[in-house]
Amino acid sequence: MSGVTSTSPPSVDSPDLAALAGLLADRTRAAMCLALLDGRAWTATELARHTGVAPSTATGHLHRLVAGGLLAEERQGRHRYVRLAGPATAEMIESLASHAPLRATPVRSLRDAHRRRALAHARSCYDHLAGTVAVAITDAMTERALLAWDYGPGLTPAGRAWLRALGIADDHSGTGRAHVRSCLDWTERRHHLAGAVGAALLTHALDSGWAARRGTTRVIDLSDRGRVALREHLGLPDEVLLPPEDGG
Amino acid sequence: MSGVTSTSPPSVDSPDLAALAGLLADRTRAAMCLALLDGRAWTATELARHTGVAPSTATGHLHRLVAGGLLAEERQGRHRYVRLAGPATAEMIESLASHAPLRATPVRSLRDAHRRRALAHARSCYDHLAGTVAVAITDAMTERALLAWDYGPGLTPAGRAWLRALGIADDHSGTGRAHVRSCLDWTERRHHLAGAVGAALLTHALDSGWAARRGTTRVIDLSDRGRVALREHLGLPDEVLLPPEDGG
DNA sequence: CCGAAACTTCGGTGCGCGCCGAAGCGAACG
DNA sequence: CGTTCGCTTCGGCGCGCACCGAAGTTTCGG
Repeated sequence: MSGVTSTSPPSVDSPDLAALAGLLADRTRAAMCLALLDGRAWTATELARHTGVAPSTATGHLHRLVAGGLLAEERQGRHRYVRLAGPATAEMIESLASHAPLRATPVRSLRDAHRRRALAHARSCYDHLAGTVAVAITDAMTERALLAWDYGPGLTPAGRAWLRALGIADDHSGTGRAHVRSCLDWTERRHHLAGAVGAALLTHALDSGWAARRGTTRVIDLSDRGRVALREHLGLPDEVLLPPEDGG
Repeated sequence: MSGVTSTSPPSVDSPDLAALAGLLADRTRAAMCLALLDGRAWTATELARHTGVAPSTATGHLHRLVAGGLLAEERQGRHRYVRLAGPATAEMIESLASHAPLRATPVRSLRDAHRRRALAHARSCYDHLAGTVAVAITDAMTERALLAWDYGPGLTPAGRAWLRALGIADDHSGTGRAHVRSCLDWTERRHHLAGAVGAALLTHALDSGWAARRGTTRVIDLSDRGRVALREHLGLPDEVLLPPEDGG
């Protein structure tokens, strides 16, 4: 008796997989999390409108997601801003989404079509870059032996030097997350660079004026300077670098 | 080549996150998947008994899991064997489980306590080793510079040579999965070696008589030869190598 | 050839929960 | 200082689904 019960309780902690999956098992909550994958903070009303439910319904969902640790909230006046809890959460949702079946969703309007085309070209994927441009960057880095995939994705010594030359410090050892990770692109169905290095690359691109966020969306627009840099550094062709044509 | 075709029908495929999460959002189905993480094939009746539901209920769950692509089934006579669809599925479930909250589950019996202690010591985690021993192996390989974590987990050249010396071929380039992956241990809350290399290591241990499965469970028992090998090759101490004492 | 075992199908029951609208509350704005 | 806006709480409705037991089908064993 006393051998087991006295000091530590005889209960064993096992992962409550169903509880976590249950948070994402609802269409509305899943759409909220996918929207938040852009890495920005949304208000409750924005998410309600985006998912097409009443504000009261959105409130309930957000409460559950915050209580479950998937979302972090920040109150500012009468606004409730909500964002993903952190990179680990984003990577988990990405991983799940990349294994999920595809579902056809109708394009609602011409404006919608434009937005989707811009998103397919270049967008933020939580803290790194995704889309055609991101896949091209990843491919080019692999071709130039900056990235190696022989034993999982990893930077080569040349890759580390390349990043340093760009002014991107490779000191991410304190964050505890994988430095180089691959993220499956929904639009391209190809892998692109993620993890701490992917995040540092996007930060550098935004800071140095290579690219900019389009308003409050997750669309990333390349600047002329960014096109020059990507052409020089990685040899990306113009058909990748130029923005998508409307005429299509 | 031609990038995204712009003349295709105006519907866009987006990942149906909710559908996939819904498969794991039920306690019974989640318990089935966690049980199947041992990498073996279970019969429907075994899973029903393990999860404490009627056989008819288990049938329904297994149908949904197979239809959703998470499980693969194999019919043999009057038995329906079911197993995880593949390493990618196992890794997705592991990833999800490692982010899930912990839930206290009561220890039902003394036999249960023994089983849990053995599981915490060494067990199969789909196709690789988990538990105290697995974490110790991973730590020792890191200390001896066989594994490097500077830019995500990866084998060093010394690590590749070490594996070859053991007779483990490092030619896994055709499988398309990450060779070195880290898997968060539920019992240890520490990372251990997974991926193709982790799988090859467990296979080698079983083939060369270092360890053996205990009956039809996922418990792994080290042999004397295995203890000697791990002590010599990696310097693991006896308190890690020896089986857990009952009188703990 | 008969019984047992593994699995399946089929109704029926009950709980969980996603949804909404109405009403309340605090913050911001004129 | 009153109105508007963003968010919340509450009550109620209805669908979905997890569960079971009973009965049917196939397979294996004696």
